[in-house]
Amino acid sequence: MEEVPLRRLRAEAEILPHSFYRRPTVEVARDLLGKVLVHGPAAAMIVEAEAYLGEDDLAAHAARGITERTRVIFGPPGHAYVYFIYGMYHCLNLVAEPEGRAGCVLIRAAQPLAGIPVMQQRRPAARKPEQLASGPGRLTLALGITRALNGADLARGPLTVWRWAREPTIRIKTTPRIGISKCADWQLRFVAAGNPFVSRYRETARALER
DNA sequence: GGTAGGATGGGCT
DNA sequence: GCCCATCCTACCC
Repeated sequence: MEEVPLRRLRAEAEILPHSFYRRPTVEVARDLLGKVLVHGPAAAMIVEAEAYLGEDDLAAHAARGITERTRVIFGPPGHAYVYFIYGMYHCLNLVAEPEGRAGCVLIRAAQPLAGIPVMQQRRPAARKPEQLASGPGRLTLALGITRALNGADLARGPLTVWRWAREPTIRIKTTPRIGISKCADWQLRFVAAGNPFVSRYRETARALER
């Protein structure tokens, strides 16, 4: 896989402003495909994301209202919501919607662009580059994202999201969200069609054939 | 190619 | 005490 030097990436990109996120969650989720997550030496292009809505979306943490954990989701857009799950992993969400309204986007998979050797060190179980960040837990491991970043401003860093001038054209496929039981038929998962860096690649490809 | 089971701890009732 | 927006290994075709 070809590594894109971070220096070149920076010269050809700009950080997404808060206004990008201050929109309906589904719009933000779809538009995040192709954007680049950058944390330290590691950069990866988002290829899979899921929308989690407000009180009607029983699969969303925000459905229970404002608690110590969920308060970030109700806060200003363009911030990170990171939570700890299954006693072992972290999941990264980007907060959308105007302040006071719940909505966030779970980043489920990304295609590594820079800092690939670092990601390989952090993800020894990955057999192929395609598996380095092909799942929400894998992605946070590869990028070194933990709860320390919960509430962080995505326009200030250290975790930022970039619009790359060389962003490829992406055909978006829509499917149900993964790993939930409530609202299981809601079509809120968005994937870059045919991209091998998505989670459950074969399963996704099969499901989309029909 | 496929899947069953276990690891592990925080949030919430 | 139960659930959970997961992942990996072992094991079986």
